[in-house]
Amino acid sequence: MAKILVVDDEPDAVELVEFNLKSAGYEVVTAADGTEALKKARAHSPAMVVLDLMLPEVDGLEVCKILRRDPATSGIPIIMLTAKAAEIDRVLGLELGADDYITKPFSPRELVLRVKNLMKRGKGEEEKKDRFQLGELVIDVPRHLVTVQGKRVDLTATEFKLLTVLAQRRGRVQSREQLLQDVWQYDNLIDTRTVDTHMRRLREKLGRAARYLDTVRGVGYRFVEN
Amino acid sequence: MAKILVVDDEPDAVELVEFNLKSAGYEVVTAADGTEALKKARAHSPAMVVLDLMLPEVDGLEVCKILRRDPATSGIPIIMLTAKAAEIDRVLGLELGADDYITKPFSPRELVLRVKNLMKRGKGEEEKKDRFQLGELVIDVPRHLVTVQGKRVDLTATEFKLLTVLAQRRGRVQSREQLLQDVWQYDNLIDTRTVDTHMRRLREKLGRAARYLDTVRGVGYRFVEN
DNA sequence: AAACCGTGTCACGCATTCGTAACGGCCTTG
DNA sequence: CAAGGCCGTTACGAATGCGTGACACGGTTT
Repeated sequence: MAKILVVDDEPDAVELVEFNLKSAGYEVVTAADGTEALKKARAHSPAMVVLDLMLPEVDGLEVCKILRRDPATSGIPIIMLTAKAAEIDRVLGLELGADDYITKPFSPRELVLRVKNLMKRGKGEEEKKDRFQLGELVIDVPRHLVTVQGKRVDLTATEFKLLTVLAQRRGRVQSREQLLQDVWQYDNLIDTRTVDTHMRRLREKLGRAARYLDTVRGVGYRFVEN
Repeated sequence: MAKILVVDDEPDAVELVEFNLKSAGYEVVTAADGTEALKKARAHSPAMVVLDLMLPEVDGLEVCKILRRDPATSGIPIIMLTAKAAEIDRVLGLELGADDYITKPFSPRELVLRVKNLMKRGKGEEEKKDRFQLGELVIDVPRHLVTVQGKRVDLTATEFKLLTVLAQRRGRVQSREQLLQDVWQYDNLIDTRTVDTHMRRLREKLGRAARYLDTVRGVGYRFVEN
C-alpha cells in the first residue's frame, strides 16, 4: 500500500500518527526533524507527507517550501499539523501549497479520514478503467454490475473484486499471493487455497463467460487477453 | 485558455486564488463586490465564476441568483467560497444552483482541482439534474420536496440530502464512506453504521418507493438505474 | 420545565458470505 | 505406469454485514 512520511519532533505524536496510519493499511516512514524529513522524502518518495509545523532547526514551513520547489517532490500532497489555528492561513494560502491541515490536538480518526481523502483526490488524475467488455462479458465497476450475455450476474463483494483485479491486469498471470494482496488487502493470514474456492464460485456464476478465466498451473490465474 | 471571474472582497484572498489559477493556465478577471461582479460577468462572459459568499452590499447569494436568472449568464458554472460548512446546503441545494463549493480555509490545489473538474464536466455536458422522477417517486431538489404516488413525504434535512446524493449518482454504488463525505460534509467523524440508520429511516418514510434503494452487500448503497 | 424532534450510537439477531479442511481427479514428472 | 503435486469441488463452522429496535444527547418548541 501507499507509503506516508510522518514528520514530528515529539516521539509520542509520531507514534500516535504512525499507529493509526498503519492500522488503516498504510506504510509509514518517520522523521524527527526537517533535514531528516527532506532526506527521507527524496529517498522513499512517499505518496504523502504529514508534516508538523514546529520543528527544530529547519521548521515545517521551510520543509514544505523546499519540497514544493524540488520537481522530484513537488507533486507529493502535504498535510500540515499545527498547534495554532491562526497559522492556518499562512500554511494553506501562501507560497507554500500544503494541501490540508489539522490543528493539534486532533483525533486520529480525523487524520486518517483526511489522508484517505487526499489519496483519493490524487488518484483522480490517473486514469483507471472502470468498465470492461469482452464479448458477452461486461464489468461495470462504479455500478458494481456484471452481465453475461446481457443477463445480470450477482457477485459478492470479494468475487467482484477478484474479477476486476484480474480484468485490470488482463493477460498477465496473477499469483495467489498477489491476488490475496490486492483483493484481500494486506491480510496475509489467509490460506492461498482460499483463492481457488473463490475462483470456483466466480466461474460458476459467470457460466460460459468463465472461459475468460485461465488457470496457469503452478503459477496462478489470468484473465485472457482478448 | 478559459477566463475565470474571481469575486472576493478580501484582496489577499483574491490574490491567492488569482495566482493559483493563473499558474494553472487560466485567464483571471477579479471583482471586489457584488455589483462589480455582475458588471464584469456580463462584460467578459467568463467560463466560470469563483464567488465568495460574504460580500459587502450585494452578497454572494444574491449575485448567484441574479446570474442564474439572466439568460446571458445562467449557464456559467459557479463555485462558491464559504466559511461555514453549515451554509453549504443552502448554497448547493436551494433556489440558487451553485455547481460546487469550497469551505474556507481551502487549499489552493483543491481549488484548482475543482475548477478543472467543473471545466471538464461542462464539456462532458453532464448536467446536474434538480428534479428526478422514477415511477411514483418524485424528487424536487430546489423545492426540497419528495412525493410518492402524489403524496408528500416529509424528510429531514439529512434524509433528503442522502436521497438526492444517491439519486444524482443513479446506478452507481456509493460506499458508506463516500456518502459520509458527500452528505455529512468534511468535518464529521461519524460512524459508518450511521448511514444504515438513516437509510432505514429513509426507506421507512418512502414506503413502496423504497424499492429504488438497493443495498449492495459489502460495498454500499445504490439508487436503481431506471 | 416538559415534550418533542432530529440525530448518532449501540447491541442483538438473522442471513449471507467467507475461509478452511478434506477428498478426488488430472496433469506432470520420473 | 506410478507417484506426487496441483487444482476443482464439496461441505461446514466461523465470521461478517446488514436491518432493526432502543436509547442518549442536544436543540427547539410548547
